[in-house]
Amino acid sequence: MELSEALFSLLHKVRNNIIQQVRLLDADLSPMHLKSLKVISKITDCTGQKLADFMGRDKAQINRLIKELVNQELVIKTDNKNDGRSQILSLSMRGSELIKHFNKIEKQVMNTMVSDIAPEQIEQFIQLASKFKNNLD
Amino acid sequence: MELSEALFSLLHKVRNNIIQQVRLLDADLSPMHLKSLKVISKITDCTGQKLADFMGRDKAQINRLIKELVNQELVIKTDNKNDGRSQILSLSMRGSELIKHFNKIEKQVMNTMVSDIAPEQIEQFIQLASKFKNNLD
DNA sequence: TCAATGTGGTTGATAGTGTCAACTATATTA
DNA sequence: TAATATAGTTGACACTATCAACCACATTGA
Repeated sequence: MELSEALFSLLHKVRNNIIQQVRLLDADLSPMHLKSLKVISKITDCTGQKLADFMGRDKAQINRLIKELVNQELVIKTDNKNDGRSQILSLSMRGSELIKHFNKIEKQVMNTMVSDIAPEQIEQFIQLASKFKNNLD
Repeated sequence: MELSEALFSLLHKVRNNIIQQVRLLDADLSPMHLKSLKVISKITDCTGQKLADFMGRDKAQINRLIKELVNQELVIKTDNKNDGRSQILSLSMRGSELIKHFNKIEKQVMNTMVSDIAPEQIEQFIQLASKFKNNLD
């Protein structure tokens, strides 16, 4: 099998698995919304721009995701006292709960995926993926 | 780094790299169009349904891709003498030329990605990815 | 200090991707 | 031959992604 095919087909399957599982959450949120929540929960003093940079995506797209999340009261915006142009994003209680569920789901899918693989091999896989990525900068 | 993150971020980068390179072809075709062409070129007696199955995607979506490709005279439909419901898809001369270019581009990006990695490691990566995928069935 | 330039965020427009449901026509099989 | 299954087509819709224009505030340097 070719490398590109191995990568693309794996990702397609991982994505679909996670989407299936997430659907059971019944949270009316797209994968990107959940990804955003996750990143917001990880980055300290997260702003829209930081989020867009971190996810490597357009700020317009990110901005709309954020708006939705704020609408659904999963994310709270507070004024950034260091920069009048931006606001700090943080998770509401509900957002926190939700992302905990999502993390669990993601972890489960990953665990299923690697269920019979030795930890050293997994680690090696991650290292390689990381090298691959760096080579494409 | 987490496995899921390693995977997602790598794919995102690979995708963008290929898209960038493809843009230079100036072929007014999306990544999915090119993927379809590629698969059509590989499957013998390819039909719409086969294509949809192989790509793991909805037949409605595939159908529209095919229509576009036929419009652009990259793909030719011929009646399937074994089944009056379906048509056989094949590449036109132009389609063949185009997919050659695309394959070259994809290979180049992959080569850049693995430029300093030992072949055995690459092979191992492919094997692992394949195992991962099977675990998710 | 203030003019030029840069950055964060917002919005509109548009293209590409993915899914569901309904429908037609042909095949299969009970 | 009637019931059922499959290939393809179409409409509708939601999600993902990008570009360009724009406003407000920040930063910089003359």
